[in-house]
Amino acid sequence: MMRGHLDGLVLAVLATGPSHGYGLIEALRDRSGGVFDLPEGSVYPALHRLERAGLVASGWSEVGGRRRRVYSLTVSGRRAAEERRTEWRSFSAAVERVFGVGDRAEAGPAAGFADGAAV
Amino acid sequence: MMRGHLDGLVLAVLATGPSHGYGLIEALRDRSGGVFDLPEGSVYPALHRLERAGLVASGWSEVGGRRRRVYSLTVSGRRAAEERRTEWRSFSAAVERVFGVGDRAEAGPAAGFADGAAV
DNA sequence: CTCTAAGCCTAGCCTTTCTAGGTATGAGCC
DNA sequence: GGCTCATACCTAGAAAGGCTAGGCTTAGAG
Repeated sequence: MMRGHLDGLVLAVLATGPSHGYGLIEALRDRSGGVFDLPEGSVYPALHRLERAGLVASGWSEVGGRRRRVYSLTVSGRRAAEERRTEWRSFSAAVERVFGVGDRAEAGPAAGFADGAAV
Repeated sequence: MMRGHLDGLVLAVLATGPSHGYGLIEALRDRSGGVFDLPEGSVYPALHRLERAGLVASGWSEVGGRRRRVYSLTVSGRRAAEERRTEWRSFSAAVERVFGVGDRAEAGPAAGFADGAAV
């Protein structure tokens, strides 16, 4: 599950240049080192959502007899891409802090109820 | 929105010791530096979900005339906490790579259609 | 002719999260 | 006594996002 980060990632890819849906899937797979291998059923609706929100604009093109719908960031889309990246850094740092506390707790009390808890 | 990372974060907190729901909310707020301020309606269902899944176990305790439901990791919960952390690192690194590409693209082609795209 | 890759699409399901309500106790204040 | 606040639990239902699973077309290879 991409868990709500899909939009930000799509915007990030489009911030490096226009792309079509199928190419976007490949770009995400490549840039993520193979971690993100998204089904079309995730990406296409996301693009439509972003277009409805005015963050991307699309146009048709034809390459090698095949039609493509090419997406590009709008001005607010470019701004949104920046925002999403900032939000990600903040979110990521926060998660890291929470996980980080556990790094030192490996030698803590073993699983089970301490305290006044009774099972 | 916590976007699917809630379970991992809850498990991470419980990996440092047993806690009750209300205390968990405070722990997440504190450890995240105030970034995570979760409503009870998110945390309580999450705990119940984790208990149904066998990752945490609960017991009642009474402190200062108030009853508390104290949650603690089970053995598989402890394993799951580790897994979630590993998954997070991988996910986080992948997102970072995708966002990272854009770092250098700020001077790229301005927003708009390059290529053969027509609006 | 068949199969694969490139390309697009959507309906409906499932899961997670949040909103918005409810209940109860203890403590401090007037 | 009555008020409010912090502590502490709970759930129903809405909203949103992503995925499954289908469907469509053209080009090219075998």
